[in-house]
Amino acid sequence: MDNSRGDLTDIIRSRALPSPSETADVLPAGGNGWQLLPDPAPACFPPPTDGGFADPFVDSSDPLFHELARTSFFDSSEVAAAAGDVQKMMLWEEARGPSGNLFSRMNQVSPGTGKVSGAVGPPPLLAAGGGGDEPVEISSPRLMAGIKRRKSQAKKVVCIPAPAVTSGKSSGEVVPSDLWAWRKYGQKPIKGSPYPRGYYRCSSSKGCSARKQVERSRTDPNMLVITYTSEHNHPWPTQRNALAGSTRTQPSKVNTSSSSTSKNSPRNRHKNFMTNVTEEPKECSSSSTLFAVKEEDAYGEMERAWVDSGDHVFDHAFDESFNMSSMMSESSQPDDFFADLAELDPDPMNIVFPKGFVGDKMDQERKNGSSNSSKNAMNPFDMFDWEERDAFGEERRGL
DNA sequence: CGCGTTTGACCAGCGC
DNA sequence: GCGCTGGTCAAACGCG
Repeated sequence: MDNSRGDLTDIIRSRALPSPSETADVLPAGGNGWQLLPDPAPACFPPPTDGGFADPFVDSSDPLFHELARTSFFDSSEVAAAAGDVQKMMLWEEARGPSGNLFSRMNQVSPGTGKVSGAVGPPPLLAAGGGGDEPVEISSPRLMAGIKRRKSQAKKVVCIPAPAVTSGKSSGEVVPSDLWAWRKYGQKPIKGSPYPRGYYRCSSSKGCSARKQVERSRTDPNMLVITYTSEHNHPWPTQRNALAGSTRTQPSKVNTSSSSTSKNSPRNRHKNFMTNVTEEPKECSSSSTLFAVKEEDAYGEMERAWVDSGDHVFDHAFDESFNMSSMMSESSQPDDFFADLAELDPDPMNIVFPKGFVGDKMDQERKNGSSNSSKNAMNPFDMFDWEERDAFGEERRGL
């Protein structure tokens, strides 16, 4: 990570590129809220070599972004509107500072020393992913409270087709599972939205500050708006550790869940996760299969990508902090890992990871050889892993 | 027993 | 300063 440390600061900085064509619809003129890179610029993301986690919120090398950028057709306000954040988007944009960086503010960096002076440390991920800095974890609830507020939170908003809502469900939320174990810690009705917002935090690792909010889009009930906040400070759950606390898929909530709960063990959730990528397709509840990713920090450094991939949808954020090299260095053997993929379990994830979810458009482009990005985009894992697609892309393509 | 969700209370950000 | 709102806490409870 050397100089850049691979932290969010550097990443965001590196991605602070204007995107004229993508910002005019919602953001003020000249705003850079949505960052669509003209080039993959892989140099921005050397894979972490120290077990750290590069920032998942931004990945300039992600081919998906470029593919999505090219295929972008949706007004970015849709994302915000779906999340009820239009105003917030504006605020973010306005709040962007020259050194705009969420965590620089969060960390209360002393102007003189550059050291973290406040009790609130940097997101563990950032610290852990840095080169040599002592990881600073947020452990105190009070400290957490200090950063929990609306402002100054990096977010990544993802719109995915919502799994079909079973009738009679009060919450109306079917939260797709992902690699991480999420524990719901709250639910709030959101003003202006008929749908409540669920609050989840990562339970894969104690002290992990990763959070996500899940709510149904008020503008399109078929869409789920998932807002990822903060980042994981640990490898994605493996069978060897932090396996407790996988988010249970409640039978009452997910009609697709079987009577078996073992499939929701973290290990099996991995299976589900991967299986959804590579195996049997499931119908998507949203005919439009609109996919959106928005990334942003507190200063409005936002990035987004939309894609109408025809029949296929992918949620880029399911692995928002997944670091493959970390995973591998930690324990998991890729062979074992992928061997697990052979198993197939019914899971709501299938809804958002249907077989061949990569868009027809991408597929066509790949056939035409017209896009390097689409080449990579064809690899579902590339989109899962913003950091390590290079390391695993080829292997996964072989699946 | 250890994990999960549910849910009301609490608290802080924000707009007025 | 006040009220609204959103985000989190934590007790209670369910589940395997």
